[in-house]
Amino acid sequence: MPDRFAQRLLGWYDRHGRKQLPWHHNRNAYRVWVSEIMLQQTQVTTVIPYFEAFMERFPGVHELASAPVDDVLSHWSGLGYYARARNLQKAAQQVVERFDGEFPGNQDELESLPGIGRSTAAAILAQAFQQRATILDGNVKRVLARHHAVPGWPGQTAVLNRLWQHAETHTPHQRVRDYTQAIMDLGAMVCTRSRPACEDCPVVATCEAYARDEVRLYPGSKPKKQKPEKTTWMLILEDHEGRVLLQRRPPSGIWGGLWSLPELDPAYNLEELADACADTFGLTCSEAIAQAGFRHTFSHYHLHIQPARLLTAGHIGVHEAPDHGWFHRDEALTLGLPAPIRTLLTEPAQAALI
DNA sequence: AATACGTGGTG
DNA sequence: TCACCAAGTAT
Repeated sequence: MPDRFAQRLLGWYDRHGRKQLPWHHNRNAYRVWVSEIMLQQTQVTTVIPYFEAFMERFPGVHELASAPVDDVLSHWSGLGYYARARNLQKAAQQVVERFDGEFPGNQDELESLPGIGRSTAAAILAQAFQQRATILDGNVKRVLARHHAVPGWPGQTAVLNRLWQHAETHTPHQRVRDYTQAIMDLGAMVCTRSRPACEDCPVVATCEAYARDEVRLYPGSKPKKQKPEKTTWMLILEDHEGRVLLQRRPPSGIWGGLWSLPELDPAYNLEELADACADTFGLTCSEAIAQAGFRHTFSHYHLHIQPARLLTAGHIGVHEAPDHGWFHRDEALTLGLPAPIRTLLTEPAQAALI
């Protein structure tokens, strides 16, 4: 018995599917790959302007492989999950070195590239190579968890495995590229997280959750945990020319590889900051002035960012360290900066009482 | 297996 | 205001 699921879905896709997204034009493995990486945990409307600018600057894998890493990160600035950008360039370099500049057309070799996992490799195979391959992204997880009434949170391995099983069963041998786009579109446009439009669904007739009137129960929700609260001083160190000291962050961890304002331990009080700067950076600083702080929420914790402004002579330590630099504001904004730091450098300073 | 990794939209 | 979550991967 043939799987009608795919056929019904394809019929719906022909009428209602999205076919005009930027990465649908001039489709090749490179453009598909970049779009898939950008779209990881990131919404389509957010990605579109980034994708356009990225393609303008890095039209092909060779341009990306040979670019300065700062250039790549600056084009990622504001997108988040910056390991994606670092891995993107590493993968580009590997494609040039290991595969002579051509993306491999098989699952294992694609997955051997940094940043490409099971689902992304399958998406590239289906979209760029028109090979039968099975994806499982957030949209597909939601559609299948409902369609087969799979209980539990998809973050659990057992639940994930069941969803992969269903996904592979439905994947057709014909029109895989369209099918892959179709099931994502269904999740994005019809089988949405809240208020799904079941009356418009092409596969509602076989939807187990709908039959039980339990669509809202799927997929199971993530167990909620308390997010820890952290605090940090963010230093706005400015020399007499109005240049600001920035520091490159370590390659791993939060905002890895990006430029940021220097941080200091929150245990220092405001009066101690100038001396602490002298000890830490070898800078002579005048009195620290606190600016209005704010709370930034990450996936796993809240960070109270407390900015302080200090005037300095503009030297640092015995010599210029490679991971430090003085930048004019305009210059700084062309670097790869985390979104909250960009805000701090852009918005007019506000004094604050501590 | 569970957690870290960003940001902006949504209710 | 705030938890939840979106075209997941790496460790």
